[in-house]
Amino acid sequence: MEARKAPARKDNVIIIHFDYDCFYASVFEAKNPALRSLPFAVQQKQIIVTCNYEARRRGLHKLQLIKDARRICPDVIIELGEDISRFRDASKELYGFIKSFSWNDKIERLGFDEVWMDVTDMVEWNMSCLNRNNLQDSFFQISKDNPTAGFQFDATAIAGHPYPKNYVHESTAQVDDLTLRLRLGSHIALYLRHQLEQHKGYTSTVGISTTKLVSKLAGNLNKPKGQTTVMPPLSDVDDEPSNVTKFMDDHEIGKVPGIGFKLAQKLREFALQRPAEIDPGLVYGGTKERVTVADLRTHPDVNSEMLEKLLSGPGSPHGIGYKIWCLLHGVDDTEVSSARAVPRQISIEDSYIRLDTMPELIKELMILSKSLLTRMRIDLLGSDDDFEPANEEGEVGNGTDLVKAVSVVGKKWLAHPKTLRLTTRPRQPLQPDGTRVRSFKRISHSGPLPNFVFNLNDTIERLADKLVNEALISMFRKLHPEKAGWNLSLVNLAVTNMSEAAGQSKTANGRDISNMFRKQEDVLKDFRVTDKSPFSPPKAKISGDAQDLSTTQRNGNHSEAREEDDVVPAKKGIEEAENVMFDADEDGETGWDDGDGEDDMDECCDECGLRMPAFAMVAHRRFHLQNAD
DNA sequence: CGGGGGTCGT
DNA sequence: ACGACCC
Repeated sequence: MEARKAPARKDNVIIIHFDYDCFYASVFEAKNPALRSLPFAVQQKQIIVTCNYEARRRGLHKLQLIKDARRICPDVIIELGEDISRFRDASKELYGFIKSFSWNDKIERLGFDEVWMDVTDMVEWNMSCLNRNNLQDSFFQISKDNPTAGFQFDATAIAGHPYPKNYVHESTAQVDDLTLRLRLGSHIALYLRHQLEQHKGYTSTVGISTTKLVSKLAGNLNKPKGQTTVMPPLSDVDDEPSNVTKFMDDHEIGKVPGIGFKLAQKLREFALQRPAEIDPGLVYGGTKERVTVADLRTHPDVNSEMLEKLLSGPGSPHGIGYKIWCLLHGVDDTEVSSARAVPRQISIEDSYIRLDTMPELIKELMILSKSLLTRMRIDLLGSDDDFEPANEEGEVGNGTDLVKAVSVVGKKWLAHPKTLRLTTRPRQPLQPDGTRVRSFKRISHSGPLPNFVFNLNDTIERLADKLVNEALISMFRKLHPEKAGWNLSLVNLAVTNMSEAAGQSKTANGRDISNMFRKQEDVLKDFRVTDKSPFSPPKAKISGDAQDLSTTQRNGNHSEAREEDDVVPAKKGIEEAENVMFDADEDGETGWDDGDGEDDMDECCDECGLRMPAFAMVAHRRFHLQNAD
């Protein structure tokens, strides 16, 4: 009985999860906005890896075969996306942009298109500045030391969508702090989404919650260009399931982050009392059996210890049962990790239809080596006095031998990888009956990374040649001792085991404080509030629908987003969702202004002498009062 | 043959 | 070195 109790929640942090909408397609669209209104898809090998929402409206979807896509939508415009350097660059740029708003540098990337940001400190600061008697006329400070930077918002309401959909916000008077902190989280999320779209041209879908787990899943409720906040109660009370429990309950077990294919199959098998049907990998939305979180969470035999027995085996982590039990309840204590200055690993790979001779292999190893060495110079080289990695262009077309130069002057290595790894995926030999067993197993061999790769005076071409001949060929022979008979479907080259350069900490945190401030100032100076008009409270759109109450930030003109926002979802099963973001006020007033005008500093603080607009002074005075001791 | 990446744990 | 997980 004890073991069946829901694990305790902490809920003391506020986390925003960003997911850029159809990211690869958006990277092309950012460069060429005309694509936005056309059906557009990105191709890798024989499949569409992602497509924009116009293409989806016409029946296309991710991971679709090119020939199917062309049959369904002959008009579709397709670009090749096998060279992922542009996506990597865009991902880093957006990550850096979001990071420039963070106070604590707790900001973590997952893949290229997802980012978690822990905004606990910004939210706490602004909580202390609220006037509880007039929550509607609130001001959110986005900079600790500049009280004028920020935006006005209505702290009696949520920005975007709440979960549950029918959530009704509490009366102004006795709202609890957790609810208030989540509201503030929703408003800073909306603001950051707006900045991303205005300044970088990317729309995003966002979830706001107290854990990485729930914030990530919450975003899925309002896609694309939407945001969802999971509202209290977050903890179960007696037998009354919390909103988090209800939210998690609806998920298919394999959709829970942390429960992958293997664990999901084991859990399904237990719930169904028979082996779970095998998923025919390529079929989209296949007939996979639906076992939900609720099925397991409410199952009388399921508890932490039982899950440990069910799921543990050779190679499984300790405490897997407890961890899964927590996930079923939406409990996840993992922190948003601090920004790292350098990655833990850099790898480059390509796949092949056929690669079975030494000359061909050497040619491919040369191409991969040049790519890898170029990536090392891009990602691991920093200016002597600079905070960020150099990050200059330096492209290696995977299929060509062209290598543009990475500027190397005045740069030094931020980290020295110590290990070189060569991975291959052997293709299974033909069976007697002429068929082939598909295998995705990889084998790898590691060795010390020769020091000459750090020599900046040598060309990439020459270093790659030395790397292939002095290290990789002998490593390959250890992987494949046979003279012939091998055939590779994939080759991957990696450097790992980064050891920090002297005097550098591994995280960006605190590496160069003065530089950090400079960076934040650079970003903020573009966004200062310059609204000269006396503050007037924003008006929520009038409607019987509770969701409409959520649009409570006053936004500037935003014609592009507006056009798209006005599109009401088609009845078909397209994933377009209603979007409540960025409704312009009917009177056209702007809540913030990204313009270049001088700030209108019409008041001066008696305490500290800072000048700022009158509306910001209200919160600022309260700040001094709070910190009076 | 479903791309080209990443992280962590044993 | 490899397998699990994530996109």
